Amino acid sequence: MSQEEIKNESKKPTNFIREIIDEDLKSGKHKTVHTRFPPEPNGYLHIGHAKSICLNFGLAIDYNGKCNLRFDDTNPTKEEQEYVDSIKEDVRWLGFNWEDREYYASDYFEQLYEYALKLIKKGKAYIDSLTAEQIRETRGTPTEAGKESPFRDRSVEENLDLFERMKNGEFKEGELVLRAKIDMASPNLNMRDPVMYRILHKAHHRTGNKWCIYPMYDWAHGQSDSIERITHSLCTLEFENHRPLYDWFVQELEIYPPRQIEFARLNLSYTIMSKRKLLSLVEGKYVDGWDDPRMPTISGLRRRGFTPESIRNFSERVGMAKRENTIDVSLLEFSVREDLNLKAKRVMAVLNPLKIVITNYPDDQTEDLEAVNNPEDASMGTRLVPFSKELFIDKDDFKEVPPPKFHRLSPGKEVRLRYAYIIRCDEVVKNEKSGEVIELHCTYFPDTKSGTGTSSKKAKGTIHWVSAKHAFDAEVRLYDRLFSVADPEGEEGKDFTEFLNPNSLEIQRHCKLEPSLKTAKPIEKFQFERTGYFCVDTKYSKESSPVFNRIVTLRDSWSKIEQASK
RNA sequence: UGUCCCGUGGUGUAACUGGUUAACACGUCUGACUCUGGAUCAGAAGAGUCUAGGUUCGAGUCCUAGCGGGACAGCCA
Repeated sequence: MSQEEIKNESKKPTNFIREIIDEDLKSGKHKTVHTRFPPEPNGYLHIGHAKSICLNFGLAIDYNGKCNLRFDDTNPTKEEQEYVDSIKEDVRWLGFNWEDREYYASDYFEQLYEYALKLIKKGKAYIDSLTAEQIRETRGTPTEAGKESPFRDRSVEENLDLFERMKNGEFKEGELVLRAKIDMASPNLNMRDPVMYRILHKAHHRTGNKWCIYPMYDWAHGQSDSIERITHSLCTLEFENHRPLYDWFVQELEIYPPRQIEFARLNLSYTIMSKRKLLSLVEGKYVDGWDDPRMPTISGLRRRGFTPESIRNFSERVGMAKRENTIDVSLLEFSVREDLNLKAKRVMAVLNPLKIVITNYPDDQTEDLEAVNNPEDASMGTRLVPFSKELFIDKDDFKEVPPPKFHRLSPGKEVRLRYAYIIRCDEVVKNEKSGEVIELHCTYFPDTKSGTGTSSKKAKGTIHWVSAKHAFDAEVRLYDRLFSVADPEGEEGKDFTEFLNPNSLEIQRHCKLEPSLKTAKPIEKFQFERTGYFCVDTKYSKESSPVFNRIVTLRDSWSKIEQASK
């Protein structure tokens, strides 16, 4: 999909960020919009990042501006190339194009060093010999001022000398640090002489061993924005208190001033968004890796079967504001259903097979019945589905003792087989010992064949089926919410893993699928009629042996009726 | 108990920048239609905008005070 198509795919509601941009454009402060998506390559991206990606790239597209992809790689102890690669894949998959603007904060290490020299010369930065612990102790608390470091008034010459030797590797980690000289009594903790550089004798994934001093986030981010001439630097709420520092650096350096604007991060019910906790799910083997289909990671959603369009629409729908929020997962689910309803080919698949025999159907006969591929889109055509004497239907579609309003099969009752005939259940065959229903004997009404109009017979319900001898067995994985409570992090004193949903994955190994599915390829998506949307798994599928992931169920008003009657 | 930010139906976001009976989406509930209990269509319920004062002809929007929630004391981002 092109960027132009993304621009037109949905009406974008206004929000406070767009209003700021509109004003800036109107007042002439800016002629174009230039944003950036600045992930740290220390983990996989999740749906919360998708909100930010859609915001930044979406704004650039809508305003005919540009959006850079910038890796905030200032901490070599946590960052790896593997993450850079996965992030690029995810952004690209979401449909966005950064063209040749792939940048790294590490590209600016030299420039940042020059900037630091400038501040030292202005007397606005100094080398501190305090230990990390001493710095913490003298920082004060939110309610009490901090104390100035005894090294705060080193001469410019000494600072310059120390800083150069620091860069040259003459000191051990933690021995020295470069600090901005601002105000140890500031009510904003970020302004109490924040650290700009620390010593880290670590190889960096891009600059190797060239540097052993690395800039802190606050010292790198705004300057990187400025270098790239970012007009609007969008970040989440927790950086609000950093904005004065962001502005201070830009002002002292007398460089191009981008404007930082903060918005509320995305929270989703029934899941967690913290990178650290997501990592612990992976490491604790609670899930099958970062791309487990239950994970809120972009790679997980992709493997589950979500489409980029659905995630973009979702991101648009959650809105943009500054107040904390928790989006209901049902909105995400709605977004995929909406998209897949239009695109997914309909097929028949029986998850819990129950055999039925059509006693009055010829033994060796097979009929190829025409089935519609998508009632929403005639251009998707039709296909032929084989019908024969022995079929499978879903166990849920038969009840020996039907509850009220049950429109499916039960003894003596009639039901339509989708695209085929109306049948009546005559006999229930049970396992003598267990009493379990193992087979149904039915008769069919030959003149009720779909599409012929030769009978006025009506059936209350329509159920799906597959022909026993034509169907093939496949594994289907049914996913449910990862957590059984809406807010797994909300319980004081309890670990979020206590709320993991024990039924978040149900593997059904002997599902019966219609033959056309045999050749389904990874990532292909289908609607199993009356059941839900499914996607061929990329990890467990084999040639001619696809494994399916349930993306989401269909809306199911029967289950509501059923629940209500309990 | 310092600074900053935020309080609008169950959830989320809007409200022409001070102007009618607070809108939209998801969710919920009816009903219609249907060879998917899907989709679609029609409709309903649900907030008087955290509280109390004030300014004003008029306040969700402005002011004051309170209450509630969040962020900040990494040489993480």
